[in-house]
Amino acid sequence: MYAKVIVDVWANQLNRPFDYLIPEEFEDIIEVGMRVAVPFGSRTVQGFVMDIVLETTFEGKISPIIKPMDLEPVLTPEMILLGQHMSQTVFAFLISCYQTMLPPMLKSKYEKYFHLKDPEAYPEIYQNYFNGEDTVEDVGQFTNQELAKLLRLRKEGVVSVEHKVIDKAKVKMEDWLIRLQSPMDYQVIQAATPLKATKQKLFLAALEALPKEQSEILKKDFVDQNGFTAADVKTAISKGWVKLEKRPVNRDPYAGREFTQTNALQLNEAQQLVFDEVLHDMRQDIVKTYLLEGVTGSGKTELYLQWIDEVIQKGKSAMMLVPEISLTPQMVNRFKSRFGDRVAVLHSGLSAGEKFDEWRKIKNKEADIVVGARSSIFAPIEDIGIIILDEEHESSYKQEENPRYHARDIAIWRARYHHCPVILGSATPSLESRARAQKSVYQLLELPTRAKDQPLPEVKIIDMKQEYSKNRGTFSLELQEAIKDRLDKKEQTVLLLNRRGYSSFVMCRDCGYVLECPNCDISLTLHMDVHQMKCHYCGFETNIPRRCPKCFENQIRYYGTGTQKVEEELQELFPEARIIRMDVDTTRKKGQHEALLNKFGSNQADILLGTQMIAKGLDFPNVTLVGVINADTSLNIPDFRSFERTFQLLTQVAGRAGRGDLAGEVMIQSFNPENYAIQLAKSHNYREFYAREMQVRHMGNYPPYVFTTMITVSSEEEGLALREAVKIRQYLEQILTGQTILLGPTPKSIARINKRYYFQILIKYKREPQLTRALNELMLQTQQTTANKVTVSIDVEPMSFL
DNA sequence: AGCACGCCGACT
DNA sequence: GTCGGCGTGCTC
Repeated sequence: MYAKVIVDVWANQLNRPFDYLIPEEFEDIIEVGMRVAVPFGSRTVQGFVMDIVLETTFEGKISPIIKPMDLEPVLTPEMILLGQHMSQTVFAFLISCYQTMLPPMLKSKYEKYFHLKDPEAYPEIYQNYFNGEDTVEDVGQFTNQELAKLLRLRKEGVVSVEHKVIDKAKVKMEDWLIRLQSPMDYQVIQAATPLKATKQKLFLAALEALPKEQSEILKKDFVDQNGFTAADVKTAISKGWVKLEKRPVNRDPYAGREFTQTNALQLNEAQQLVFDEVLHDMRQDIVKTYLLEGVTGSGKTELYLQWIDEVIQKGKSAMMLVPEISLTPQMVNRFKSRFGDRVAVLHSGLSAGEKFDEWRKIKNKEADIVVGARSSIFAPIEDIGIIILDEEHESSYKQEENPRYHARDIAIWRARYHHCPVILGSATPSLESRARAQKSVYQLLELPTRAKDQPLPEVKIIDMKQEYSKNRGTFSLELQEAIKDRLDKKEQTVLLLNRRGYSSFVMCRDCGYVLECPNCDISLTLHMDVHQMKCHYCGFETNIPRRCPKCFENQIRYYGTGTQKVEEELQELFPEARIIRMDVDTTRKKGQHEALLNKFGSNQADILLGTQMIAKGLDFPNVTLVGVINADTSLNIPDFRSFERTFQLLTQVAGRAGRGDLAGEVMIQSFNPENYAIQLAKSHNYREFYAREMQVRHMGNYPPYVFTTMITVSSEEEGLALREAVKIRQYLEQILTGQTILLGPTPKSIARINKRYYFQILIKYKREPQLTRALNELMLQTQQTTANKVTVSIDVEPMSFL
């Protein structure tokens, strides 16, 4: 028998199965979907079994599989199919698709080691280099000289270099103490133990004191509670009082947390209508993709919960995706308190071990509800009854690196496989999805009012052009007054500023010199807290210059505003205010995000100042004022989606106000107060925004009126990248139809990042049946001709043209 | 001669 | 992607 194996090597020529012999002893063990260790060239690598066949057409030498790496398949037949589909649609290697579907712990590490073939013939080398062993694993311990000697010996065939696959997947084990005697016995033994053996007597007493029905206890707990040491336990084991047992345990990120059971809330009329519509379809076995358009606070989450409940009642499983930044403890709480332990939560904040265990929990059917960010769309649940994407418009559903998949597409594929509905929910749907609903590709569901009939918050736009004549600070007088008012009333304020750091750039007022990153074509951002200039693209850091590096004058000034600077200004204006700043810099460490939100939620702070990570999902009833410090930052990004993003961001952040019994107020500061994205966010008018923006898209030939694909060519050599890009354009011109628009190659808006030059070609098309084939061909060719100097990457439906 | 370096093809 | 083989050219 032979196995068709996809090997763990990222190269175009290897993007197909290789045949391996299944050794007889593994014939009834190795299954489709398992990981195996296989020889590949002179190395050993991990691979995935795609198929098992009786015959092979390969005429060369067939190597046997070294060993299986799993006891059960890690990929289901569904996943194997999905990987093939994904690979073809997003132009990514099969291996990268499969690896993306699995927790990172299942990706093996590789190690090299030296092996001495005949130690007896070379006693001196055996002793000096191999420390009396057949192999040495830590190659790093040798000096260059020693290494050279070993490599010479390899040429002579005395020493060989071997490769090893190391499986990182480790099931965590816990030590349990098993009681071997009865309490009465322990009493007897204790009496017979010499007086001076105090620790032993205490140990026996503790054993005796265990409740009668408890025959085992976690070693850690027993030791902690009684103040024993590892030596005490050892003695007890050697005396035969207890025995030690290792047991597998799930690393539970939410261990020890109490979730009070909650029940379904009463739905209002609009919710009920929407709820019933989907339910009705489910009962009729009609499967659709729904677009749930519901204003902020309209109770979408409650609907999700009730649909999920409906589905699991029928013995099926459910999946709900949320954007990474809105996977707040609040959201987790709602799910865990409604459904308890059957919920598995997956997000980037988990450790590798926790991710692996949540994944296993799903695989072992201990959990049948999955809540998670983008990649949890690949969770190994079977018999899915519903898939929900909350905040459907969020760009974080698209992976920005290979494989560049969109979770929405994967959701729809999986839903078709499982014959179940998909719910796309948002207060501000993406134009793509909304247009599809218009064309009845998706079924539109609407929730036009807030759940408890609270009014949507009053939104005021503050014209910063007018403000500038009386006040040049970051905060308009009106916003200052409003903040003051909330501080007096002990109500809370949320402030949004879409730029982290202190200042956006540093310039010499004398000669105009702007401090830029040496690796990228972008100015450095000042970070006052660490007193460094940082590049937000490659991570470069340098000291803050005192004098201009060019003209040496003492005229260095800071321009633009980031969250750090605003925090300082705010504190100056309101010395008594307790401020929390939330951006990537303050939430980088594990748990910080949650800690800050908890602090704000429990009223230990008056003002929450942050970047767009605070715009979503937060539900704090005491927040009555939301301020947007500068609505123009996202508006002025030269991308066709900048108005859409601005409208979404403003609507989302406005939705944070007035969620409790108190009315909310929103203030948007802008230098473009008449802009329709801002005006329509003010009036909460998604419908009108959709109509206006669609016109603009139509005029400019932008999505959703056209499909787009972006090709990016990069190299350390600028000329090489450009030449290759031009060749690609010429190639595409020959193949694609006349209606298709080809733009570029043009340098990317940040032409150089991390010492590499980037050029892009944009393809806009309505119908282009040859495109997939042409792009697959392109990937093959570019890889062969230019080896590794030029990188070509294809992004289907990019989130931005920048 | 000895080896560092770059290029190329193969990998079941 | 990574390794080994091979050719070129440089150094001790």
